[in-house]
Amino acid sequence: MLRSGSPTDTLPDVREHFRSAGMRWTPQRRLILQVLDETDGHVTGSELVDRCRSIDPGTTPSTVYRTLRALEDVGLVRHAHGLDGREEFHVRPGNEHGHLHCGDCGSSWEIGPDEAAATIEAFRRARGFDVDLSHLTVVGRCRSCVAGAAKPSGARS
Amino acid sequence: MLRSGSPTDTLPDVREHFRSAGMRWTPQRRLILQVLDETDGHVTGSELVDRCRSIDPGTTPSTVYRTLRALEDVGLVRHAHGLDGREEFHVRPGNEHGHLHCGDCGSSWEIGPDEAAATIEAFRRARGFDVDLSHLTVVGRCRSCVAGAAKPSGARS
DNA sequence: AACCTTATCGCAACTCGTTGCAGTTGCGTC
DNA sequence: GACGCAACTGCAACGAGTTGCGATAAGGTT
Repeated sequence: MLRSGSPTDTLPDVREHFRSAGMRWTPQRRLILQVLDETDGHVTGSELVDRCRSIDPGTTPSTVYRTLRALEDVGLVRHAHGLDGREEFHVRPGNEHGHLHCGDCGSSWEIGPDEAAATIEAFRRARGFDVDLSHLTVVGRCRSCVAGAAKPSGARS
Repeated sequence: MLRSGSPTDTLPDVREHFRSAGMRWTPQRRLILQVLDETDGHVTGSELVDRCRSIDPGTTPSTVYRTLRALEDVGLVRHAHGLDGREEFHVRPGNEHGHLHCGDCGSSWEIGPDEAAATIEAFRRARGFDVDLSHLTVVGRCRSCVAGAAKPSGARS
């Protein structure tokens, strides 16, 4: 979600955001922004391409991917990596969080700032390293899979 | 490195390992194992394909990737994800470690068990979640990039 | 040594993304 | 309102990785 109000409220703002960054406001970008705005949670590049195509069949993958890059540079979008390492995009003004994936059952959870505190702090102290929480993906086995000993089923990490 | 002694020492062991898992010992796998054995650190799938091809030009990508899967199932190989999310394979009996990547300058470091302790412990306690250290990739900004304020150059995360 | 089961191989086709390049067009300026 | 620069688009070709399928060949049996 880009909005804090309604799409028609915020889009002009975004446009300004773009212009002041020396970027241009094009129909294609407008469409992509609109689709992102209607999206909850995360989207993969290809999902975004599909959704855009369902509105404008002329949508090109290269344009979508390049736009995502641009949006990320401007700070309107961020990406993390799913279980398979594929990029998953989410729109900024959502609360910053990381992801916890169970490599066995495939479930996933959000990691809030609170929960990540220990991790962030550890790296900051030891190395002066500033961990990017929204980019953090932790993989392992969840409680129930650990309990269930054998691997329940075939989710790939 | 698969070896603890020389390749010719350990390969027969691996073969047994395979057979007892109902897997077959083929020339292609033998080649892949050999190349892995001669490799230090990490390899990407495509790098492995290239190296195998330089020995046997007939090497097929699908075979290599499928073999990597098989090796991972058996536990002889593990993978983590690089800055771009691409899989990077490393051979097991190396010390288990995660990876720390600076999204700005692109440098990366290993995260030892000691350094990861706080993180692992936090998730274990809070969720009974068993973090897979060798699969852990932490991204952010390193000390010098944080100090240097502006983004030095264009490494992509 | 011939035989049989089935794991593995190689191919071809496909998905997800990226990139170089030439043509287009947003948009600030005159 | 026309002009011009450079950002952006779309195409086409490519790189990485996956998958379905028929053909091949390990390796245990007889």
